[in-house]
Amino acid sequence: MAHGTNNRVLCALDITTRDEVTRHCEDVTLEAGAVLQRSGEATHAVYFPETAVISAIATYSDGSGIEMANIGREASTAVNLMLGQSRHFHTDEVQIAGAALRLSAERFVQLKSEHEAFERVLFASAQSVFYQVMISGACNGAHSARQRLARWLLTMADRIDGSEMRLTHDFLAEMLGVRRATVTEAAQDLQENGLISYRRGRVRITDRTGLTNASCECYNLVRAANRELLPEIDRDA
Amino acid sequence: MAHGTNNRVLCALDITTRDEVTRHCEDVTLEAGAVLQRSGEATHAVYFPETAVISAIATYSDGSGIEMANIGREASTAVNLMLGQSRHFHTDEVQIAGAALRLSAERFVQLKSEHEAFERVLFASAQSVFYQVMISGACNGAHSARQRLARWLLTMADRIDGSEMRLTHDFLAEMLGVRRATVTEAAQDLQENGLISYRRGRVRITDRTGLTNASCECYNLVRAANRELLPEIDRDA
DNA sequence: TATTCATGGTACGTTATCGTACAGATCTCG
DNA sequence: CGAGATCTGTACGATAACGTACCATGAATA
Repeated sequence: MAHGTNNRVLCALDITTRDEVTRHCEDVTLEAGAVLQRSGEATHAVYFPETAVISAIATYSDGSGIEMANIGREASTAVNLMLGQSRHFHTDEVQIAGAALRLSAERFVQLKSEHEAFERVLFASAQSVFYQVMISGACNGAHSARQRLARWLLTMADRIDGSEMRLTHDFLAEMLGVRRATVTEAAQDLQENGLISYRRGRVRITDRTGLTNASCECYNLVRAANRELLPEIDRDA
Repeated sequence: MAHGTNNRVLCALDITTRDEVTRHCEDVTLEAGAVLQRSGEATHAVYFPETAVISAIATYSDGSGIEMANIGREASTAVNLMLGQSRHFHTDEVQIAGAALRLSAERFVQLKSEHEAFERVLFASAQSVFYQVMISGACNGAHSARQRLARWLLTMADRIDGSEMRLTHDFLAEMLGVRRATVTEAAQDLQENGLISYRRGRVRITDRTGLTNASCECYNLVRAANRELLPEIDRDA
């Protein structure tokens, strides 16, 4: 939360650069479900989520899509721009409403070329997202709905201050790409084992260690890579 | 094949830059199964496959892994280096033996900073691989073994000159992350419909259009993105 | 030519997840 | 407080893929 932002990418910057960058950012509130960037469109802006969460979605031509990365305060949406591409190849959609900082693509490119420290941190953030996409893809094919649910809840909890999350089974089913009933069954199982507790639209993690064991390794791998790539002085835990 | 290389990334360069780059490359023959880069290791070199095919593998801590990208003559292994990371976060393993050009990481970074055209093309190649990883991950979760087999065969055929590929069901099962028997069943189905024909270790595509219809959209999406990102003058088809 | 082994065909029961549907529970808002 | 909407629990059969195992066959080689 230091120096006006909660975004971990910006927090990884020295104070001078951070101030210079945030000076050009706009505070925005993102509504759940809003599409920030459509696949194929020119990239308008880069988002640094603070409390919002954005999905990077692989999009098919019939408009359907599958979430491949989940971008919260530990990352940013700048992947294609960091690869020198001015167009999006995927869709960015707001998954959890909340605050974010927005930087126009133009300004972004300019700041990146002016501040080597900014560029370095952005590359690290992009690598972190790349790794997440890679692991999530493998996870999709290899792990059970139960494991993936556990993983998803842990990841999300890292971005929330309280321990309770407002999530319906329906929403989780959408995120995991499974049936709603499958989520209900997996969630029941986790609850019976005392790892989570939930009621109508709210989920609380009651045994973090147990839930980590119930999840696949993917949670820890992605988290560890992110922390290594974007170290921070004042990071909790 | 122009100017001494068959690699599409290098072919996308103007002749002057291409000559300058290939001058520093070493011709190597890659053996099937060889591990070029292990996850966590410093990146030693970048490979530009000519006839070889390299898998980018998401690696778990028990040593197991899942193929997430498939790098042939249309791409290169430089993703992490393009993101400013000197360490690999995944494993690169030779999937199909063959020729490739190798450039040491050191030399690579140097050439990249000296030749803006080289850098631009490498970014495009990295974006192409990123997109492939993203789509493959979605594909993993969403599409049937039959569709994914069709996709895999089409992708591979694009890198081969003849129409016959030397592949066993066992190998394909490994690539797709399914049972060998599942491949046999899917392959039989494709053969019965006249889309492929195979015998003991050899597969031939007999109806490319039909096979494309039997595959998921992922094949075309990845191919189209690659072609857009790395346009070429003397590209066939 | 005879032998060996890699490869592919097939079969069995098992499992996870699917699609769909409906009823009961709980929240919200008028 | 009551009505309506939104969630969750549960059920059914269907399906795709699983693990495993065994046999047949084609190809290489001794």
